[in-house]
Amino acid sequence: MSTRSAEGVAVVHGEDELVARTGHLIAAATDVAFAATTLHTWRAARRAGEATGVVASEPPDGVRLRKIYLPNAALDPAAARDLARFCESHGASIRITTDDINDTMLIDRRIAILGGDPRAGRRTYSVITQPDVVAGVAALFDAVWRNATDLSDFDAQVAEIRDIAPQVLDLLSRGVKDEAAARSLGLGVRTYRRRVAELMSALGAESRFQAGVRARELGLV
Amino acid sequence: MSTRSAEGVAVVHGEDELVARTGHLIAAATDVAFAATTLHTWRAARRAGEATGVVASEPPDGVRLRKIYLPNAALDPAAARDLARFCESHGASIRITTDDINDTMLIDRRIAILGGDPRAGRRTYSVITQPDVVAGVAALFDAVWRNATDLSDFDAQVAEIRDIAPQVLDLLSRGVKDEAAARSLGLGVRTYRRRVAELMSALGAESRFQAGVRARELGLV
DNA sequence: ACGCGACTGGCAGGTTGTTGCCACCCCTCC
DNA sequence: GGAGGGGTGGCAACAACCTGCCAGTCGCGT
Repeated sequence: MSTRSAEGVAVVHGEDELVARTGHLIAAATDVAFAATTLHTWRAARRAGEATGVVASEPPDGVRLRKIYLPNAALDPAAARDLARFCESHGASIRITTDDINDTMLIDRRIAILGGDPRAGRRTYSVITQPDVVAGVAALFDAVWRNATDLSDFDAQVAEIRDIAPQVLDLLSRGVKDEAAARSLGLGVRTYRRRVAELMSALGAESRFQAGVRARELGLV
Repeated sequence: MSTRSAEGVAVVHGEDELVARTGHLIAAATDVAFAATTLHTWRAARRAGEATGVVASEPPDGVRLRKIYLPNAALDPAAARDLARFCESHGASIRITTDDINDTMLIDRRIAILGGDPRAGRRTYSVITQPDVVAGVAALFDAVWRNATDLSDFDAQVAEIRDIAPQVLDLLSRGVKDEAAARSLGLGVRTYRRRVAELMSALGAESRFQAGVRARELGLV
């Protein structure tokens, strides 16, 4: 057994151990909140839980479920559709943030689980039960939640951008002039400029500088 | 004792324990590399080491010392000067990256230390000795290192930007037209446009869209 | 066939942005 | 005092961008 509890913080190694320690808590929870840096972040843990039967494959009704993702998690149309479907079928709330977040899970606001570096072999998770620390993590989560964009709003915004050739974004971010950019796409300038105007509108930008900032912020370039 | 070694990964809690476990290794190391998300990241650990006398307050001569920081660590002029001084007095190499990094320390490429979430109370550190994992972390570090900008180059670039009123960046990122922006700064349009042109040059941008991307990338807006 | 809607691309008028020129002002130094 | 350097701001020429207009093309439906 490679976990050790000290001062309200337990560190576990890998998803199996995480489930062994927290699976029953998650299964019985009425309020679960996740912040995930990628779509896959908590997938391994969920699979481990389902395999053992500790965690149901479908969350029970009546559980308040919130998830925060980074923009790049929802930029792919298929992923965005999956997320939207999950919202509908489970009454979950999903928001997208451009703030910096770490992989975090909050269970009933009494237990916080923080994911370690996913690149360092088997992942460590810190399971925090110390009330002050949990409260601090929860407060941070709430702050990010409040500032985040609802998935449907984000998706409406990005759906428009997605339909406009990503090549336009690439050319713009390289500082290519409109005429040269149009030529390189085999378009007329008028059409290229139409695309740029649509993109600006979708980004809610009044100027090209502002559009550049927004595009980078959203992880589009 | 709250550490436990398993499969070449040991997790320690707090800087005192980190020093107890690794201080002597760091003191004897000939090649130390850090990646730090903030200027303070490894400060607590160094202080703990100095307090116990395990780690010298000045790194011994002949140690290869490399540090990678995020742009926001070097945007403050005073901080940048401190970093430059450290380079000179210790023969250290410092680079700035816009890539995503985690707090990482590499000791003689045999031991990797990864910092956990700094917001979760006492910080956990994963001390990795398992060779494959260390090699993986080292490879990631090297990739980021190669792609990073030398501190002096970065500083030269940003020094220029720093001297140009940050208000210009703010106005640009809000999409304000030149004439209105100039008026709001109490400048003539010609002068405002000089500032913008200088900024564009400092950012190495050919267009305003590109400049917006770059500015965001550097954490300037 | 015809009508309609959607889209393209050239053209042109207007706006915004880029930059050189030059008069003017201020400060420092001899 | 004059010379020189640095900076500002108005003006203007030019380039780049924004967008309406309209002719033409294509696809679809009746």
